[in-house]
Amino acid sequence: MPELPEVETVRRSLERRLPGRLITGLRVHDFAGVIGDEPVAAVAARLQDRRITHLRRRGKYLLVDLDDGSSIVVHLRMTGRLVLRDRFAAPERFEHLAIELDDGTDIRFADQRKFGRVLHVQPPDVRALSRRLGPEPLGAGFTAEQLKSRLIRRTGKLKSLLLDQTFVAGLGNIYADEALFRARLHPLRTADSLTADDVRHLHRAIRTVLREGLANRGTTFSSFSDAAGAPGDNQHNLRVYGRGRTGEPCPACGSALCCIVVSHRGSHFCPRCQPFNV
DNA sequence: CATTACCTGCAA
DNA sequence: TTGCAGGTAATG
Repeated sequence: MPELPEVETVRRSLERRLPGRLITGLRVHDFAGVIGDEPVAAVAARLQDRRITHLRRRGKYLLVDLDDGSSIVVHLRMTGRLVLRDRFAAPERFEHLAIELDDGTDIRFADQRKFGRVLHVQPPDVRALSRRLGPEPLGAGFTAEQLKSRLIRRTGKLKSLLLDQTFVAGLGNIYADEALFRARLHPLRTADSLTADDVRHLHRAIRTVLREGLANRGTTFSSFSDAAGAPGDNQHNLRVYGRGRTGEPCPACGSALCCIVVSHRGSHFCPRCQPFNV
């Protein structure tokens, strides 16, 4: 499930090859909805002969900036993949879209579950998207103080808050569980129950799990890969995610890990290291 | 604030 | 054959 470290890993693998390339064509396969509600021809006409200038990321969104100020916004959602392939290479499994470039390569978008989107948008849309999202957790502005001031206005469960992209942008189910474990906080603890130390620990934990995920080039369980098709290694670095259902031992204390449902998401944690009662 | 629809491969 | 996996928008 692509979260911040996975999207950033894709961005970095695209950044070496895409800036300066010219878009020469667009192919949409079985699932036209990948580009939204517009007719394919309209999007293709707008993209024709546009030059790629920059690659950015905001939360879990990947932004491909073009020379007319517009951007291609990509969200991988659950099973989306973005890879660079030779024009004549066979389609990816579940491929829906190919953006053809002037050097003979394609940007291929594939998505088993058709949740992901590749939209061509204008600058006001990008600004609106960015405003809607919470702070970048790896950005310089994301301090323990800022986290504290944002938490103080909330009452919800920590797990739900961490998944809320308007609260902080980029965490998904895997890194949220990992951050709560590192901070030794129970997923059902409420925002207003945290001490100053809890907030500092949570702040540090969020940044640590994201940095480690990035250093390991993302977490691959089934579909995630970078733009070259290479899987990540961070699945070997996870402490609790995916281990609660089978009651595997906590890597810190040896207790059986738990899995409960919070916000319709499986939440894996250690009942001893992350007690509900403080 | 919480819950559901959207999807489909795969494990049970 | 059933139900689970989960990011986001829409709905209550």
